[in-house]
Amino acid sequence: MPAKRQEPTAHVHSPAIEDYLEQIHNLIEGKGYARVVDIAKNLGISQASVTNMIQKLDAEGFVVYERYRGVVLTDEGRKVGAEIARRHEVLTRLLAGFGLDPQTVHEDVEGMEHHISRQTLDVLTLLMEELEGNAVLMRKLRTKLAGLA
Amino acid sequence: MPAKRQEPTAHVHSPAIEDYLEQIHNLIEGKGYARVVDIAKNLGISQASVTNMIQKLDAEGFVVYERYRGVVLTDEGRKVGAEIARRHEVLTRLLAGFGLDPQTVHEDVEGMEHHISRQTLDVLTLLMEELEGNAVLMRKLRTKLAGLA
DNA sequence: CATTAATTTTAGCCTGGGCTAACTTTTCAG
DNA sequence: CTGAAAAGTTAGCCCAGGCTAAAATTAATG
Repeated sequence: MPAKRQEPTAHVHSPAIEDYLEQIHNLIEGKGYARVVDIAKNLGISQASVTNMIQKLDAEGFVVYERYRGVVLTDEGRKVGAEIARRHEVLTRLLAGFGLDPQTVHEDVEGMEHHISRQTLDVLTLLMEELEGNAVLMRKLRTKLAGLA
Repeated sequence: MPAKRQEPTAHVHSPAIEDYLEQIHNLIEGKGYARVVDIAKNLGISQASVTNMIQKLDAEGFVVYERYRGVVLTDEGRKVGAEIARRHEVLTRLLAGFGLDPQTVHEDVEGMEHHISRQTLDVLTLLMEELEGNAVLMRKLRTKLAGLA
């Protein structure tokens, strides 16, 4: 076995699962509970689809589900949801710092946040922090960016 | 109609389609032609799946396909393929510059390359160029990165 | 508290994009 | 030029994750 390149818990989830957990996490964070309606609204899909997925999330131990009652995150589910939310925030701050159109930032972040390893997240966090604390560099880059009209 | 936020040709394709076109593009670039076997090998999927998708790509005008003969890119197909290859290169150079494990870089890039708008690509290109030309900054960041062990 | 509205769930369906097995066509070595 | 190997194709299947319509449950209002 010549080196398997795999961390202890490499846990990779489908983008869909991550989207649900992120959203549930955000809802609970924000209003204390997560209803099917709201999850559906935020993800832009039907309520029926949400119910389906929630049942799968329960079966896979990310969530505790009880018919007609709300949904609660398990420790594992909370971990994943928070993780994605974190990636979301880093990406958003990094891109928004350049003054990109918010809609575009949002779309790109939505797409990219599912594909970022710990290592890459560290790099992007570093870049974000550097830029947020280095106005000179930021100005220089934004000027160049404006030149690419 | 209060502003639809949409470029003339916003053309968004499925990740699968983009993967195929990128791969076909690379193969043609590299060896002058793209065979089903090679596409399958590079994407890590079966030849049958490739044949299927190639027929769809033909139907959608990305490729010209003739049974048992190879496959050729249309102008549109070439445009998309080259575009993805470009995003691939920028992301790879940006991340590799930080000395990340090549396998990780590859995986992250594979995932992210389908979700990057023109604007975001410009930003990342800018960052890549800045870092490649600013050894002092690069060293500083890599040092910090190493500190996150 | 009864009825209407809102929410949730179930049932059944559909599409994208994989797969294997079996068959056909092309290529190539002898 | 022939027959085996390689490449390509077809047929039929599967699964994730959407959807709608209709049924069930819970909430809210007159």
